[in-house]
Amino acid sequence: DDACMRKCREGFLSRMALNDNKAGMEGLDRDKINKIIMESSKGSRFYENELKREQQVNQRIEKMMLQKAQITEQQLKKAQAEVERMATELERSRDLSRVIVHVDMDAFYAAVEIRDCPELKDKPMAVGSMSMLSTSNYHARKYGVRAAMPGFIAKKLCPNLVIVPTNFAKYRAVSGEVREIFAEYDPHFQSVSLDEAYLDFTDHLEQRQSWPESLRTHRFHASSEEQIKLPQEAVPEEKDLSPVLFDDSPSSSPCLSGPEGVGAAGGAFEVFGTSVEEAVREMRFRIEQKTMLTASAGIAPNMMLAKVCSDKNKPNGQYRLPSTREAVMDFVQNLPVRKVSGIGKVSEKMLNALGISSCSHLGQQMGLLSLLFSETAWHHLLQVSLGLGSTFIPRHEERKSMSTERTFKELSKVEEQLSLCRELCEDVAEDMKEEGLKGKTVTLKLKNVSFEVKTRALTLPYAVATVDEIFAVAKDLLKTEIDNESPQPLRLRLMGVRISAFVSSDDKKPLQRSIIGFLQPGKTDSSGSSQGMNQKLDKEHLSNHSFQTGPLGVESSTKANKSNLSESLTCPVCFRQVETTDLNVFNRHIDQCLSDASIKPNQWTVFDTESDLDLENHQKECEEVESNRVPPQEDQHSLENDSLQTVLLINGDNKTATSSQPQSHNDKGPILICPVCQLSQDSDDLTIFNHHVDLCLNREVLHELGGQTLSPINPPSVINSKALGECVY
DNA sequence: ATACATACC
DNA sequence: TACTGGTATGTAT
Repeated sequence: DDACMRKCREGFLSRMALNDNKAGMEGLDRDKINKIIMESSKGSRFYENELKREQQVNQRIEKMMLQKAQITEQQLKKAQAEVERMATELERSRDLSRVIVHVDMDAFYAAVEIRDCPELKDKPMAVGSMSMLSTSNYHARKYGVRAAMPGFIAKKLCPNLVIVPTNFAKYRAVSGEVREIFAEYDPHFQSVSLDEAYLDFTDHLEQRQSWPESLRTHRFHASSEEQIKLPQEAVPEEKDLSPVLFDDSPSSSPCLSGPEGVGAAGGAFEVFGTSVEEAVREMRFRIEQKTMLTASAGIAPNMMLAKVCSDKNKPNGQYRLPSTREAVMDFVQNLPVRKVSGIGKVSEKMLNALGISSCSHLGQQMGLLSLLFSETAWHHLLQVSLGLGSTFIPRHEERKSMSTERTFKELSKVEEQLSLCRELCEDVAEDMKEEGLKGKTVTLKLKNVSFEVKTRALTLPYAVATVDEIFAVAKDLLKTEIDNESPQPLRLRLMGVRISAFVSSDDKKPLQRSIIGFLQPGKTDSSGSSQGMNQKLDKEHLSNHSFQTGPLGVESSTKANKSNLSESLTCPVCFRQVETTDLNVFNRHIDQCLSDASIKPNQWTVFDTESDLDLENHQKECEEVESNRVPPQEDQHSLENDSLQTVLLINGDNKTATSSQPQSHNDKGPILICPVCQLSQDSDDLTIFNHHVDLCLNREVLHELGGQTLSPINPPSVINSKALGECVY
């Protein structure tokens, strides 16, 4: 209610007002800060546009209130009943068995910069530019300086603020180190951004119960192996490794002087317990030892709650929400709706207008909400009100779009606009090439000097990827806009080009045959609808399980880092060197190999196949992807032939059963060969086979960890992270 | 399919 | 002087 009053006072300026929904921003002099923000903004084009958008939101709210006024008791009752039915249903499927952890690095970019420049330690600082800040340290937050605030306003709030330019390459590198640790607790962890991830600790905890202390003991000083390399190579001595980032940070108390706290090697160590909290504390400890940066974590039975929990004891803290219905419901009652991921400024305002500020209100008003909000929206709200969220962490899906945009000083000349447009297209085309993508939809984004944003899109009947193809479309879209406005010029402050509707991922899917499809030639094709149950065994599964973020990621990513000089990775499917350091490129290559292998295992043993388009595509795409890989020493065909054959092979029926032509198969049925250990398996039960493959993969990890190798084939090196390059707010 | 809005970091 | 950039998704037409 306090929040409500405040919001009311700020009235229609809520867009401009300080957003203190962040850790380290409690108990500030909001009025004073807001006054400064307003003074800095008022009258600007930006401000005027924000006012306009504020009005739009207000109108939306008015409309909603009108709708609300027309709702009858009857309708409400009915809606209420409907909601309750659904709630009961959801309640029945509540799953409290998983242990989900959300980890979030504290003031990540800022912390990295402070680490590498200790003079900044006690100063208010932020990372970004005079135009925009990415993040700020906690000193700066006391002044109201926060992410997504322009630097020049931040400077007014805090004249001593030091602004450090962003250095993404560095953050990416640090992020990679942190992710190596994540992978040891959950190889399938999902990164949200460079500084944030969701982990499922359930399996780790089960293992951990039987772990000896030695596996739960961690040294205070990073071993020389893991020693992080500072840019200035200044490796700090003995203690005080971590700079004091936060005056109020509850330090993770070392057992430096404990009886058994000092090992023979001279480094202090700490033994962690087997509980969740100990495991998470251990993970955070290791992150800090390795990177000299602190992280916070939330532990809860689902992703939605874990995310909220990680914020609770930030910085350098953790919070566990017990896995009981009661604890969850209690927790949710007092939770402000704005804390929930997915409920932003606008949704908050609309809910506030209905008298809803906490999740308890949400629960009370669900009947009403179901009548005022879209189905997806109220379903989400209902789940939130019940403290429900995803209990399984989905794999990061393939990208759906790729774009680039740039802000600049007013650009009004048609010539310049066109050449800028071309530049953007060049950038996008380059990125598209790197990932071997082609897309059918090109979108042009324009923002004029009044901050009004326009997007114009065109979908082609075919996919494009080159500069010329993209520019041909973007240019037309731009010209149309120019013509529409003439004789006035377009006065632009931003232009962007996006490409979407990719075919390399979208179009391939329907063509994809599940592994079952070729392991049991005839079956899939003849029945035509054996999909559902088989999905789990297809390429997705294989790549997800073993190569993408699989168990191999732990050690191999370290390896890849160390052998960084060579700048090449080995594809686990075709075993060729992929000359790239871009993990997206590499993953793409693997996906390509996997899908080709699973679609057409036979083609590689049959050279004279007529319409072998997929093989051609495969080679073409591989070449595009590996644009600068080492020249193959062998003939490509035979190389590919051999390697793929060893990975995926059906015994007995090499020529038949292509995807489009179901053919006879052996009476005995196929013999399955494990792609890891290369041994044929007796059982033709795919569940058993799959299990065997999993075991093999795990075995491989263990061997790797022990510095050994098993089969004649060297275990593939795979780095397990995608999606680099986000910002931190 | 297109345009715009919201949300996340 | 100066208010981002990249991606996904929801909503409306």
